[in-house]
Amino acid sequence: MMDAKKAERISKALADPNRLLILKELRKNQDCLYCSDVYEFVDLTQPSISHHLKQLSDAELVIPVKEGRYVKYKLNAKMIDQYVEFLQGLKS
Amino acid sequence: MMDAKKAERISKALADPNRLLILKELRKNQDCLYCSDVYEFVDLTQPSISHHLKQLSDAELVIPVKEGRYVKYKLNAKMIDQYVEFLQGLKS
DNA sequence: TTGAATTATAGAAATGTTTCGATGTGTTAA
DNA sequence: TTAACACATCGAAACATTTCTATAATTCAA
Repeated sequence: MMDAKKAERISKALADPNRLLILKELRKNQDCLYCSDVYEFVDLTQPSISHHLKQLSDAELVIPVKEGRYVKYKLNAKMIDQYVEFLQGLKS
Repeated sequence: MMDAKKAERISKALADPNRLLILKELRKNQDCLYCSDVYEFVDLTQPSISHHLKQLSDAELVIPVKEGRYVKYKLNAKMIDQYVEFLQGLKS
């Protein structure tokens, strides 16, 4: 069972419009995005996008896979499931 | 279906250790807490607790019910369900 | 091996959140 | 009606997050 500290971390990662947008586009793209793709739908500079992807990675909502000079980000559906389980646990 | 703006608001509300603690205790107390009860397990001043309860209310995760000079806070399980639905939608 | 491309990091400014003390508002009890 | 109680709001300080520019690190292509 996920502890509160972890749930807090995930909640924080989800608490930003750009990061929610990234997750949404990830889904569209077969749960798989290159950092450079994000540039197309998020109107931020490269370092800012890098920052947001790091938040998502640190929360383990996405998993970065290095591919040469690219990084492919994969959605971690298991972590969403665990978070959902935590939320269900808030109910009686 | 919940929109991203609403999901962001809820994520923010959940992104704090004291608020997660309040929700956890709410569950213990049959989904029902008085503001003054929170005082016992959250080590903050009264205005801070009031602030956190407001974040939870604004996100509609809890529903405040005025009872004389007390306010009873009830968990809004429906909103958790809607949020969970949104999260499931992030998966393919 | 050099140059261009992709991503990450450092540092700083702008913005947002949390927390507090002080005070206001409404309610009950004496 | 007055005093005490429960909660909310205000304004400011402390802290955290977001965003940028500049620059570094790594990799591929010529």
